[in-house]
Formats: sequence, C-alpha cells, structure tokens
Amino acid sequence: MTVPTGRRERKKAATRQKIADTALRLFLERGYDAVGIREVAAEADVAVTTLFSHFASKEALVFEQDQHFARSLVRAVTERAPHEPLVPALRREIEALVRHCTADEAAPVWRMIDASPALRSYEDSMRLRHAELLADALAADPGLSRTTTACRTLARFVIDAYTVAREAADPQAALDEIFPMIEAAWAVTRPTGSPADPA
Amino acid sequence: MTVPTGRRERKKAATRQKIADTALRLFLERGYDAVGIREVAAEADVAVTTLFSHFASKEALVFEQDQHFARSLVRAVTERAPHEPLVPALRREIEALVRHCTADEAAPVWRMIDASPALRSYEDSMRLRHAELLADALAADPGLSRTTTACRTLARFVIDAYTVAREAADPQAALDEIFPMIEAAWAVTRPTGSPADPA
DNA sequence: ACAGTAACACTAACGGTTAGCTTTTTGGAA
DNA sequence: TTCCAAAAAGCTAACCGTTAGTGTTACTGT
Repeated sequence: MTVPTGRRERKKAATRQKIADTALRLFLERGYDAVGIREVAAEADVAVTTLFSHFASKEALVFEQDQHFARSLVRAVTERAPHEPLVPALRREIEALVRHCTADEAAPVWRMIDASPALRSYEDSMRLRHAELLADALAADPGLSRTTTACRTLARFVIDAYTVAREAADPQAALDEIFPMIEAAWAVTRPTGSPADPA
Repeated sequence: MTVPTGRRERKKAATRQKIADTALRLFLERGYDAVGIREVAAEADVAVTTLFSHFASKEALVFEQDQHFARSLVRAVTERAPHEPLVPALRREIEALVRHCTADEAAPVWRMIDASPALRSYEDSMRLRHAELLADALAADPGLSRTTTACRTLARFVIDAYTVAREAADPQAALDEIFPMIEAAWAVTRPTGSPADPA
C-alpha cells in the first residue's frame, strides 16, 4: 500500500489525457455547447462516471492545464531572488502568461471560451481562486510583512492585470499601462510594524 | 398597442416579487441546495416555466436586487459634482454598499451565499459584469479622458475593494487600506493627450 | 498465488433548464 | 359592448450535467 510503482499511474494519466484531448477536439470541431458529456465519453471510449472521476465538471475539461497558472504566479513570489522587488517579479510572470495565451496557436481555444458564457463564468471563478492562492503566498512571505488585506488586494490587482491585458488590443501595451498602477498601489502599503505604524 | 397602462405591469411585478420572496424564505429556512426549483414554484403557486420567465436561473433568485449595485456605482461617476475628484466619489459609494451588506439584518443571506459554491461563483461573474458597466461609465466621462485599459483596470480595482472589504474582519479598516492603493494607482494614469504623451 | 485497492463500468436517477403548445388574462379598437 | 392580438401563465415532456449505488476488472505489494 505504498506509492504505486508506475503502470497504474501511467494508465490513469493516459485515460485522463485521452478524455481531455477528445473533448477539446470535439469542442473545437462542433462548438462547446453542441457537444454533450455522453458524447465525449463515448468518443473517448470511457464511461460517463469515469470522465467525472477525472474532471470535476464539463468546463474543467477545457481548463485542464490551468493549475499551471496559479503555480507559476506563486513560484514567482516564493522563488524570486533574495531582496528582488516583488512587483517586477510578478510582472515578468504575468507577461509570460499573457504571451502564452495570446499566441496564435491558442486563438481557437480562446475564441471558443469567449463564445460560451458557461466557460467565461468558470474562468472568472477559477482566476479568483488563483488570486487567493497568490494572496496566501504573499502573506506567507517573511520579507513582505503586509496585512492580509494588502496581500489579497495586490493578488487581485495582479489577476486583473492578466485579464485586462489578455482582452486588450495590444496586451503588451496594456501591461505597460497597468503595472505602473500596481506598482504605485503597492508602494503606498507599509510593512506591519513600520515607523508610521505606532502599534 | 401603445405602452401598457399599468395593471398588467403591476401584476407581472407582483408575480415576480412573490416568486423572489418565496424563494428567499425557503432558501433561508432549509438551505439553498436543499430547495428545488419545482418546490419554489409550487410554494409560490406558479409554473416552473413562469418562474424561469422572470428569473434567468436559480441563482438569480437570490441576487434579485443586484442591478442596484452596478447602477449605484455608475451614478457615483456620472452624477458627481463637476470637478469633484473621481476616486473619493467611488469610495463613498463603495463604503455605503459595504455597510449595507454587512448590516446585521443581511447576515443570514450572506451566510447562505458563502455556503454555496454555486452562489459564490455566480456572484463572482456578476461583479465582473458590474465592473464592465463601471468601466463603460468611466470611459464615457468627458472629464477623465483615460484609455480603455485604465478605465477597465480602475473599475476592477474598485470591485476588488468591495469584495475584499466585505470579507475582511473589519470592513471599514480594510477600505482605509485599499482606497489609498487605488488612489495611488489612479494618480499614475494620465489623460490621453497629456503633456507626457507626445502623440 | 493472493488480498487489497484503485480504476473503471453500468444503470438509474436527480435537479436545473428549455421547447412546444394550450389556456387565461388584459388592453384597446370596432 | 364585443371582440381581437398580444402578453402572461400553464402543462408536459424532455435534455443535459452530475451523482449515488453497485459491481467488475486490473494492478500492486506481500
């Protein structure tokens, strides 16, 4: 009953991947709303219950990879060089993420997402979960010492930057505009127990 | 065939209100997830299809009134005194909205919302729609002349302030912390065609 | 070889939502 | 006053995402 040695995990991962690939293919071919779960399961040659044991919802099939998003941002905070300023580190990561999802190759997927209210709504909530994870990472950073409120606010601002930039005509220009705003917002926060705080 | 004179509209509004009141009562009595749509309809003495002709979804029954939210924020922008600075006007409105929803009377409703992932998710998307409306109002204000990106970013920041403050232990203190950040962020934006912009 | 368990399958249902169609109510015109 | 068109409400029957319950197969460590 220790960790399984391999084949089982590989088969599971293969099944998961086959489901995700099949789903994305069908969704892109015929539209997200026009393809039912039963159809995806049949085409991937698995039972509906199996599909739902790998993915929590139909929308999750589309955002299969997006734990990567939150992890990248958290890592940008936790693994930045000592004394490296926070906001530029976050900016670099957001720029990379925006470039990644505005690449030509990804365009059909994002067109599909934009066309489906269910997917848009799912992404909204997902991003907010990501913001919470980022806020936790900020709150845990011993070099920052900001209040919970400041951390949660900055985390949301950063997620906002991603979303607004992604939808802008020129994402890079948008980030050039948004990050000075974030920088200024962060600059007016003070470490807890700083001179201005008599506590 | 001109505009209906009244009775029809009144009856329709009465039906809508009865459905909303019944739904909220049942949800609070027995929990949002434990009460089905068919049950709400039966208790309100209407057909299920009638219920859905008044409300787009089960969640919408709970947030029945929240067009008020977006309208208040938009009005705070459009109807502020000439040359009155923007951010303080928005702050006053957000403070009022936060006080309103953290009032003791509203507590059971918010506890119910917090307990249901479906409702939380619905609210997330709703607030983002509100942010878009606010962004449109900002973009339309002739006294501001900021880029679309700056308007959308500020709108999201303001919505973030509402959400973070509402969930904070001390909402008023949270706003005291967040709005200086927003103020600073807005201060670094420049009207289009300002001195620094050679265009 | 064997026991335990993880993965998968099947059936049947539940709950939100919608389509299609009929009936009632209402406002205004003949 | 009577009658018509349209709005509102109703009923039935389904669709679709999702889950519970219950087996069955396949793999792992002993």
